[in-house]
Amino acid sequence: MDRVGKEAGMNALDVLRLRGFVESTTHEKELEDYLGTPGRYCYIGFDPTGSSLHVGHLVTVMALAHMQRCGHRPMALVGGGTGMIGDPSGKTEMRQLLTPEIVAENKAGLKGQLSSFLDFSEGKAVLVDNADWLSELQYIPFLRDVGCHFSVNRMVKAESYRARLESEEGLSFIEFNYMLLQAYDFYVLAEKYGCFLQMGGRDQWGNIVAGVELVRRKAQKTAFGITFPLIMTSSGIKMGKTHAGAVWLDPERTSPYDYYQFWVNTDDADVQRFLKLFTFLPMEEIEAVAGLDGKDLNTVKAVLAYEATAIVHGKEAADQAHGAASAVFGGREISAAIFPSSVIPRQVMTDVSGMPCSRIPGQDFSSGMTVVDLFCRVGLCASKGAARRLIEQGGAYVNGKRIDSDSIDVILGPDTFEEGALVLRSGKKQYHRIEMV
RNA sequence: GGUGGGGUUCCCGAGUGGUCAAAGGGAACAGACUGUAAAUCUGUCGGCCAAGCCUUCGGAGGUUCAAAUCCUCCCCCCACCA
Repeated sequence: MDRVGKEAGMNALDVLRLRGFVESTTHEKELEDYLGTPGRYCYIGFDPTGSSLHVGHLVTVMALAHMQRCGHRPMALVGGGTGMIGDPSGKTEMRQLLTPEIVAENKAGLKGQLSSFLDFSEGKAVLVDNADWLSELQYIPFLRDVGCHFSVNRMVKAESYRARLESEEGLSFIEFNYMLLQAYDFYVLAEKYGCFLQMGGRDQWGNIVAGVELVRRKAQKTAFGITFPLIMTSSGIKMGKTHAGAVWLDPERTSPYDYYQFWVNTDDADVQRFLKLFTFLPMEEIEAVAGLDGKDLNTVKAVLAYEATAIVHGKEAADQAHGAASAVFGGREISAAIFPSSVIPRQVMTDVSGMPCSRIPGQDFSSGMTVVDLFCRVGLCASKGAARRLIEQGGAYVNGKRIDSDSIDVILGPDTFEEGALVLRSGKKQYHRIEMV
C-alpha cells in the first residue's frame, strides 16, 4: 500500500508523529532534515529473548514499516550479542542469560515474522546481528576505546537503571555494561552503514542517547534518536498482555482467531489510537469514523481486528478469523463508505473453519462422554472442578443450549453431533468446535 | 566471614501447635446489565471417584495424637557490620 492522502510525500517523522508513534526525539530539526532525503537508514534493536514477537513489539515493528513506506531503509538489529547479557532498562528483575543456541533459534524466528511487515528484498530492509561485531570484542581495547567515553556518575543517574538500583535485587555489572554495548552498536551501524537514527521504546531513551553521544565523540557525526510511548490500554494495562499472558504473532502460540479476538475486544477509548498505530489505513479514513460510538463502534473494531490480523497472518487467515467471528457472534454488513481502503469483506459471510477446533475420534463417544469431561478435554476448562463450577454458574453451552446444573451428569453420545460437529461455549466469548472423526 | 530479618496458594500479603485449603487485596472465571466495550452489582476462585478423601505454605529429616506454625541440617534472598 502506497501512501495516500495527506501522508503522501510527508516527512517520515511527521507521519510517525501524526499516527502517535513519537514520544520524544533528539534534535528534531536536524532529524527532519536527515529524513528529508529518501533511502535513509534507521534501526531498532530486538532482543532475541523469545522465538516470537508479541503485540508489545508491534509499535516498534510498525514504526519500521512506516519508515520503509516513506522510502527509507529500516534495519532490524537482532541482539545476538547483547541477548547474551540482557538489557536491564526498566526491568525489575535480572534476565535469564541466553545460550548461543537459543539465540540462533530465536533470531531465525524473528526474521520470519519481521518479513510480514518489511520487504527485505533488494536491500530495502536489512537484518543485522550484533554478535557479528560484539562477540569478537576484546575487553581491554573496548574499555579504552569506548569505556573512556562513559561517565559512571551519569550512568548511575540514568532513569533506565533506576528501578534496578533501587530494587532489592540490585544490578549486576554485566547488566550495567549493557548501555556501552548498545551505544557501540549504534556507532558500528553509523560507521558501517551510515545509519544515524535509532528508535525504540521509551525505556530505551538512555541507551539511545548514549549511542548518539558515542557517535558524536568517536565519529564526530550527528546521530538521532526517537522513542515511542509505552502503549497502555485505557484500563491501564500494558498493551498486549492478557490474562493468558502475551498475545503472540506466532500463529502456533496465538491463533489468528484469538489474535483477531484480541483486537476486536479493544476498549472503546482505544480504537482511534490503535487504528493509527496498528494498521496502515490512511489517516483520513481513521479520522472519518472518530465520531462513531456505541454499537457502531463495533464495526470499526472489526476493521481494526481484520487489518491487524491481515498484516501478521495474511488476508486469508484474516478472512477466516472474521468469518468465524461472524459465525459465533453474528455478522454485520460493513458499508463501503467506511474505510474504503480496507479489503475486509463487506458482506456477512460466516466461516467456521477459523474457529478453535478439536477433532475427536467417534469411538470416544460411542459409550458417551460427560459434559464435564468434554470441556476439560478441549481445554475450555482447566480441571473438572472448574468445569463443574462453570456448569453450576450457568456458563456452559453445548450447541447453543445452556447445560443447567441439574443435568450436570448428562452423557453426550454420537447423536449430539449435527453433521459431524458440535459447538461448545464457555461463558460469553469462548467458543470451541468439535469435529467427530 | 559476623549479626539480624525473610522465603505462604497466579501476584501482593496475613497467619506462630489443632477451629487452616489457609484472612484481606489484586488478577482471573461465571452470572446480571450491555454493544463480543467500559463501569457497576452478585457469585466462584488447589485437586479428586466431592456431606468424604488427597496434595500445598523454600528443600530434606525430626518432635507431637496433631505442624504453615516447634527442633535439626541444607538452599536462596535482604539489611547492617567486616
